[in-house]
Amino acid sequence: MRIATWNVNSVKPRLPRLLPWLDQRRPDVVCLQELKLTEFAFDNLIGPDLTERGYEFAAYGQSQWNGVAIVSRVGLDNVERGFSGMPGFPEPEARAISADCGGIRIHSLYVPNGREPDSDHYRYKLDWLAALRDVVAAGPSDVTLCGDMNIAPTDADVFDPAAYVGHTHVTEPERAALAGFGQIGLRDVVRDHWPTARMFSYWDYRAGMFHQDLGMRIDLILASQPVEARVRAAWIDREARKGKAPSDHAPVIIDLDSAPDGDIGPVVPPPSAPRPTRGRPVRLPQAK
DNA sequence: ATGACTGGATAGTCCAGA
Repeated sequence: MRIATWNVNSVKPRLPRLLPWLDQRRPDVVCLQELKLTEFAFDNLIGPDLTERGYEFAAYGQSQWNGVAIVSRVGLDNVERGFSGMPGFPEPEARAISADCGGIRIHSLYVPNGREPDSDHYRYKLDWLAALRDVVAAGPSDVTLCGDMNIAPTDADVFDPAAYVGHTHVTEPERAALAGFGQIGLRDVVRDHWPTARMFSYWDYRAGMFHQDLGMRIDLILASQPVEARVRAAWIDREARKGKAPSDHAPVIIDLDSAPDGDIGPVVPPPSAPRPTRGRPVRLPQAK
């Protein structure tokens, strides 16, 4: 069984990338984030294309922002939009959906960004993660959290830790919130399989960041031990970030138990330590 | 070339993204 997660940065302009990618990689379960569509619009836009490919799907959407979905051809049961005790900002946002797919409780997650450390939105992010942890701890033993966690687990998951000082995604409280899932038995599957590789899943659209491979690994698949034990491959599909009109995030893919029937792609990332930045330190692109 | 922001809502720019 192949499970994938992809922050598509809006479904509508991404259709010319998403549908060919489904046909190429042939995932059994796909978790999508940043739909930027209502459920109704999602169903109308892409429903027939998914049905034609043998997928069931469930979305939790809203107009303009957020939105998550699960697409599955190995069953889609007990769908839950949001989760028990999920905080809002202040109203609930469409950032979490879960379902039973192929015997695993699968969560598609779009964790709040946090915006600025110590802001209201940052506290919302931490509260949201703490509430999610409680739900997962009380839930089924075969569970997988897939999505845009908006946290780089360690300094090895950003191109240059110095560039992120004072920013969200790398602060100790955020990393502690993420480590909370480790404390209830979940593992970072891709990092476990590539302990020293330079791997990113997000690159800013601006300033040629992708072309210089200056990114962050913030899209994660966290799996409980029974699921982790089944993993045969785990990788970031960097090819999907290339070319015309890409998302700014790449998909993350894991294979359980057996070889997939889809194109496996360039699974092996370069087994290198983080590259030293040549010349002047690279600054993050700044908003105007 | 992997190639130098994008998307949504809106009606001129502004917010959000990370």
